[in-house]
Amino acid sequence: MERREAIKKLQELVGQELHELASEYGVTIYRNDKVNKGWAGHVFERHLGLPLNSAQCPNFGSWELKSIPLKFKKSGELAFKETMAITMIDSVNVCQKEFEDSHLLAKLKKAVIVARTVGSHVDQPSYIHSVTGIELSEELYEAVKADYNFVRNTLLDPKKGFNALTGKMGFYIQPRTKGQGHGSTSRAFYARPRFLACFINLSVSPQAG
DNA sequence: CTATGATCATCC
DNA sequence: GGATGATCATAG
Repeated sequence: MERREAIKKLQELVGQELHELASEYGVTIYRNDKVNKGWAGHVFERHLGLPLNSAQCPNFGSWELKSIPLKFKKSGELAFKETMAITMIDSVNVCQKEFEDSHLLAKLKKAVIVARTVGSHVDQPSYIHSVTGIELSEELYEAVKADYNFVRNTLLDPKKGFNALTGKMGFYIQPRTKGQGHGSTSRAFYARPRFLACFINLSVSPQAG
């Protein structure tokens, strides 16, 4: 399936309620009393008829699927609720590869982002807001590259290294813990709301109309 | 257990 | 409200 084809398919979902889609595709939202935090993404993958897997390489060949939650501020405006996980940070890999060969850039260039509105709780209905692809402008490219190199330099620094990475780093892209249980041993690249705002127009809301 | 999916809980 | 670290489901 081509990226453009996938975007088209996903855009058919705009305005639909995610919980309904989840039950339709048999995606787990609740397991006992716990929430499956990746359910939203699974729903979209199911919609495209894709299998769930955890490979770091793009599942769909030429592109990557991502989803991001949006929330309504008191003013009624829409805002990003969370940062978006991009890809795992492999210390060795990052140290060896320049930005242009990195997983980070590869993922960003192939990403297809599904924005969806959420309430104050998981039980609140969630509607698909929009579907969009990432297009890095020169400015953005340089900015992201700077963040990547910042992480890279930290890893290369004998006095710092992998454990020195924290979510405080990075302007557009931040390194952050991501793993099971306390004391996560792994880190991943996350896109800050600031970065996402460059691609997603929050002033356009299907609901507010 | 680790990697990927993305959100929850908590601190400021 | 925004940012940072922790957490849960699924697949191998």
